[in-house]
This record gives sequence, C-alpha cells and structure tokens, in this order.
Amino acid sequence: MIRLGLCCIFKSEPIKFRRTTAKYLLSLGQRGRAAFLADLCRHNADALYRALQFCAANGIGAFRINSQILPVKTHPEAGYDLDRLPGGDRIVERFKTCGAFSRENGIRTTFHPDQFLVLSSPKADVVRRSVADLEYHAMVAGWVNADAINIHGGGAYGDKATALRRLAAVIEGLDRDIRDRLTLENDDRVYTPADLVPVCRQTGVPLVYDIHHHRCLPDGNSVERTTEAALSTWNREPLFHISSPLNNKTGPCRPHHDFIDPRDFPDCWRDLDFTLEVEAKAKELAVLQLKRDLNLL
DNA sequence: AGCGGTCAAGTTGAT
DNA sequence: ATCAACTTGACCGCT
Repeated sequence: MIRLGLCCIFKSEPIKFRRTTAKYLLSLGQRGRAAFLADLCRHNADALYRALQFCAANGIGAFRINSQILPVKTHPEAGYDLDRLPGGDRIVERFKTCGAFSRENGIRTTFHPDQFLVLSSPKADVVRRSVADLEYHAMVAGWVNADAINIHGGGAYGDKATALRRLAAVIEGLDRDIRDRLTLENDDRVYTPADLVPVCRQTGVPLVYDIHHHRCLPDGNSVERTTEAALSTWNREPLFHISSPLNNKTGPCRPHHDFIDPRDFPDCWRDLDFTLEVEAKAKELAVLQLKRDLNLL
C-alpha cells in the first residue's frame, strides 16, 4: 500500500497556518508579545487539527507539519516557552489532541526542518543551535505523534568524507527522543544517496529517498538499486519524496511543478508499502490528482 | 482593500 | 566580495 503525504499547506482548502517574525515580536512589549504568541500558537494547533481531519476525510495518509508551527520558537532573543504563555497548557493539550487523532485515524505526521539546521558544520555554535532546533521539533513531535524529523546532510566544506564523519558523530550523541525520529534525505547539491547510506547504516538513521534530487544530482546508482538501499535503512514505514520539475525535464534542478507527472513515479515503487510525500505547488490538489493517476483510490 | 517590502538562522556557486 | 537560490509564503504597515 502506498500512502501519499501532503506537505505543510493547502492550495484551495481554507486552512492556513499563521507566522510571525523575530523582528515583529521584539517590537512588542512583554505582555503584548505573550498574548500575540498565545493567539497565534493556539490558531496553529487548531489549524493542524483541521488539516489532519481533511487528510483523513480525503484519503491522504500523511501530513508534513511546517517547522514554523511554533514560529521563532528557538530564536535566541525572541524565543519562548508555551507554558509561559497565557493558556499555554491548553495549547499543548490541543497539540496532543492532534496526536491522538493521528493515531486513531492512521494519519502519519512528519517534520522537515529547513536548511539552517546543519549537523555537519565545523562551527560548534551552528551545531549547538541546530541541536536546540531538533529538541524543539522532538518536543512537538512527541505531542503530535510524528515519527520523522527529516534533515539534509548540510555542507561539504570542501571535504565530504570529513563532514560526513562529523555528521555521524553528532547524530550518535543525540538524545533518543530525537535520534529515534531523525532521518537523512539526499539533496540536490551536495549529498547523494550513495554518500548518505553509509552514515545511515552506522547511526541507524533511515534514508528518505528523494528521487527528484537523485535525478538532479546522480551518484551512478540506478533508481532500483537506490530504492533497495534506502528500504534497507528503515525500521518503520519507509518515507520517500517525489516532485516534478517546473520546466523541461533535463538540465539542472528546477523548481517544483504544480502537479506530479505520473511518468516521474518509477515502476519499481508500484508494489512497495511506504509513504510518499508529494512536493508540488498545487498541494492537496496534486496529492489527490496523483492518487487518481496511480489508481490508488 | 490592496499591495510592497520584509523575514533568524547556513551553504554553495554564480557573478 | 556580494548575493541569489534553496521553499514560498504570510505578515505588517502604508497608501
């Protein structure tokens, strides 16, 4: 069975997640800031619940939660704790209700922190802040029943082998509640599946295989072979990514298309049991379209 | 009501 | 040395 996943937001369904910036928060007084944040975080917890309901009602088996669900959470000056906000305990309860809904309805939830989270950096402070960001993700993941916090390998700094050794060492030092959820994804500029699989084997962290990135940044291995290697790293339902490039299909990596061209879905995935996150600008419309195109209805 | 400038953070590679 | 691209909005604040 193939479970298709929706990434973060909706195209036409009126479910919106709110955001803010550190700059704006710092322009507010202490009381105003706490009230503003409580309102925003409460809104996002409610929006997440509605997002999961939409997925359950429409046969979408997975939902990627935007890392900004609690925006600016780990910022050095503007960061905050929910339990210090007015009504913060009820906001946490609301997130836990999302987790219960996820469990009861079999909707998988995941996170994909953005490019600023880098565990391979030679700069200790970058790694320290990245780990702090992972702690935030793991905390929310525990509430909402997310079993994947998916990151890229980061930079190469002119020496991939050394950077990958740093990456593995940092992963091995992470707390279990992070490490048990962490996944590594091949990217389109630096780290291929062939680069990451050894780190996955060493650390027990699974590989999220992004086939579009693999086509942009090949490593000499076929899709079939890479699929097998990726599957072998998983101790739970595997998670892969698909997207279609916006313009012509050859040449360097292009931005995402509105929809998925079903020809980009490889034959060798047809009979697997896994989650496939759909990275397409038309969001839920693209997920539902791909379901039809693959006869998964 | 509509629109434009802005937004925490890292790294790479084009200029 | 500088800066856009990653992804891509959503927000505030001004008109």
